Amino acid sequence: MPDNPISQSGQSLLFLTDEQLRKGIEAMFFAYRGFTADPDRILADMEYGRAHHRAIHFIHRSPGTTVNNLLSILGVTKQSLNRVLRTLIEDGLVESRVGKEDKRERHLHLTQKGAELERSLSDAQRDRMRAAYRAAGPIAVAGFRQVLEAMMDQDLRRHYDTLKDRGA
Amino acid sequence: MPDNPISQSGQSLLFLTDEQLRKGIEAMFFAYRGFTADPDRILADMEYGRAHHRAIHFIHRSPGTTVNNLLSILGVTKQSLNRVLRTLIEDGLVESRVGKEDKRERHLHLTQKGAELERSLSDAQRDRMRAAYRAAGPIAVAGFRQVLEAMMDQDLRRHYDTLKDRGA
DNA sequence: GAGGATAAGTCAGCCTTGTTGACATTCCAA
DNA sequence: TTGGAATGTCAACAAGGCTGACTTATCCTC
Repeated sequence: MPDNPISQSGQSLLFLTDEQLRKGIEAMFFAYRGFTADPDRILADMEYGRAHHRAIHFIHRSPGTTVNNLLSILGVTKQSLNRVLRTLIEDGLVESRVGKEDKRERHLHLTQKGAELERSLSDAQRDRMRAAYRAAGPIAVAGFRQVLEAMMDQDLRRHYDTLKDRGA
Repeated sequence: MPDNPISQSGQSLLFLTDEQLRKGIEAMFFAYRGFTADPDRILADMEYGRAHHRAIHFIHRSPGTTVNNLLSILGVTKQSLNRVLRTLIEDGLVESRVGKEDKRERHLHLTQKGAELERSLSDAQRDRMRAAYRAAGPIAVAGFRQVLEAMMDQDLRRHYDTLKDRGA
C-alpha cells in the first residue's frame, strides 16, 4: 500500500467521515445494480438466472475446476450449485469429466455452446466496465481495485488472488 | 472528469484490456460479498433479510420519503416492497404517515426502534468500509467512487446524486 | 360534479436461488 | 476392509423477486 501524504499528515482524514462512508456504501449499492443489469437482461430471455452466470464465469475462468472448488468460490451450498450445474449440463453448456487421478472428482468445462453464452454475457458486462474505466481513467481504476480488494473477506481474497495469478 | 496523462497520450491503454476488465468484474463480485456480509449476519438472527436492510437504509436517509419514491430507488415492484414494509410497520420499526398536502401519499419514517436497528446495521457496514478506505487511502477512495459512479445506469445515478446532495 | 389519473395496498400465484437434513454411491487410503 | 471424502440426489422450506387483477382513497381537470 503506497504511503499517502494526506492521511500521513494526520490532517484531512475527511475521507473517513461517516458521510463519506455512507456515500461509498450507496455507490456500491447503485453500481452493483448497473454491474449486473446487462447480463441479467440476456439471461432473462433464457431460462437462466444470475446463479448460472456465476457458475459459467468461473468455469470459464478455471477450466477443469472441481465442484468443490467452485463451491468455495461461489460460497453456496452444494445443493444450490448442483441444481444450477445440472441444468447447465443437461442443456449441453457444461461438461463434467470424471477425474483421472481421483475419480471421485468431477472436472468442469464449458462446451462450445457454453463458451458462446459466456462470451455474450461477459461481453455485455465488460462493455459497461470498459466505459466506466475509460471515463474514470487509469489512476481512478487503480484506486477502485485497491478499495475493492480491501473490502474482501480473507477467504474471498484468497480465491480472488488465485484467479488473478492465473490470469494476467 | 479530470484529464488523464496516460490515456491522453494515446499510449498505455493497458488498463482497458479484457484481462484488466475481468479482474475488475471479479473484484466487484468478491467485494460485494464482503460488503453485505456484516449486515447479513446481524439480520440472520432476526426475521429480516437484505431487503429490509435496504428499505431501512433509504428511509433513514430520506425521512418522510413516499412509497413511490422508495420504489424507484430500490427498483422493485410495489408488491415486493410492500411485503417488507408491512412487516417493518407491524414490528414498529417504521411509521407510515398520511401526507398533509396529498393524502394519497404515505410518508415513511423510522421509529426509535427502527433507528436503532439502522444504526447497528450501518455501523457494521461502515466499519468494513472504513477499514478499506483507511487501507487504500484517499486518492484510491476518490478513484473508487469515480469508477462506481460511472458504472451506474442513468436513472440510478440520478437517485444517487439526489441522495448525495442532501447529505454532505 | 363526474370521470379519469394517481398513490397505495392487497390477494393469488409463480420463479429463482438460497437454506437444512438425510441418505446413497463411489472410490481412495490407511 | 473399513472409514472418510467427494459427489449426487431427494424433500421441504424461506426470502424475495415477479406478473396480473383488483380495491380504496384521493386528487385533478373538464
